[in-house]
Amino acid sequence: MPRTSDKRERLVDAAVNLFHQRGYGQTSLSDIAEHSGVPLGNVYYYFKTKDDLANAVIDERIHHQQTMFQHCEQANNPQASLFKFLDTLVEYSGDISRYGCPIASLCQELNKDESELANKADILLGQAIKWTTQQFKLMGKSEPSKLSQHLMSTMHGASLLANTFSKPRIIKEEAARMKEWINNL
Amino acid sequence: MPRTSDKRERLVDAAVNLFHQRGYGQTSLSDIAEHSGVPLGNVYYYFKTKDDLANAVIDERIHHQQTMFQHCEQANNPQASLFKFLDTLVEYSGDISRYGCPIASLCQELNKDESELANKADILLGQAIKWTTQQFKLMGKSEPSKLSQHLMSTMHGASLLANTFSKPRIIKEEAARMKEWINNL
DNA sequence: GTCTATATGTTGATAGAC
DNA sequence: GTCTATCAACATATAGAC
Repeated sequence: MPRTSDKRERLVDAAVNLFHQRGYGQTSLSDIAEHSGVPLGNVYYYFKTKDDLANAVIDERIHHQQTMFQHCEQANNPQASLFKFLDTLVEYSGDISRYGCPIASLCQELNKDESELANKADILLGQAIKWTTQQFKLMGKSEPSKLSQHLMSTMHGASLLANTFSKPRIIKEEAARMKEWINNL
Repeated sequence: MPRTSDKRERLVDAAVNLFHQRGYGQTSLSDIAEHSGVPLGNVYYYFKTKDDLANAVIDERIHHQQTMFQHCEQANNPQASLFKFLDTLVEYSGDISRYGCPIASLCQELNKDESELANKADILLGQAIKWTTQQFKLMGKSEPSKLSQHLMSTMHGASLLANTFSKPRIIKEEAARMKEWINNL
């Protein structure tokens, strides 16, 4: 009996991907069990409910996003950090146009329920708003939260359009537009 | 036996609302039957499958949106028409912040399936892109489709943020920003 | 800790009386 | 055209042997 098993990790990994590709409601626990190579009955040893697993999925996304922002902060200045963030979105534009933005998917779907899971998903988007606000603030701009709101609105809408029409190009173009907008602030 | 029954209409009405509030996947046919006062077994006389009903729902949304755009066109000029469109979004900002944009909800959720229903939902968003593009074109702007893309991106992203944080204000603010952007084109 | 078998409920969809 | 009764499949979740 191994003291540590990688089953929990494999379950979360599979759930992260399947929730993104099919949505939370349309992904069954047997789907997740199958994709992670864990028998269905054993899932409940690691997660008492499906919501519990979703919670772990969101935690993983929060951690992943935090790492991404830390990577962006390696740039020379806050404006370059914002540009690096936009470059990252463009980098993922293929996945986003195929399956939609994983964060938006969770926020949109879970906010239809009245579950506590919705609030948890909202933290994800809140984290991104907070980070971009901070970059505008460091740039010395006034009303940084309004600027962040506009940036995130535009890029999230671009993700929706890119997904709907299967055109990653839309994310590229709107990211370029946002860079120019930031330059002219 | 009435030659015409309003049951079909009541079913579509209930489905339009429930799909918006709970999503397509999380709305059961018995929910719809209950809310429209039609026995479950009778639903299948009007719609052979759930997808059939969804098709009728999207048709209804297409028609509703077309009427809305025709209303916007009563303005004096294409720029005023665009402003009227933005005013309409602000008017619905309460509903949108509660349940999300009904069009985005459908596009996002149905594009997770590989169903033909996804293409049908995409027509909805395409209709809006097409109309706004036409307004920019009538204004004599170059690259009108790019302008439409940016306008729709921003407002759809604003809807997501407004829904996530339950802040209709976000739709108001981004609509105002877009008006100013259009003024300075 | 792991897995098989199964309980329990809900879904989309059908059969058939009226 | 309308409605009751019900099926078959699938969902989440549990029991209990190993």
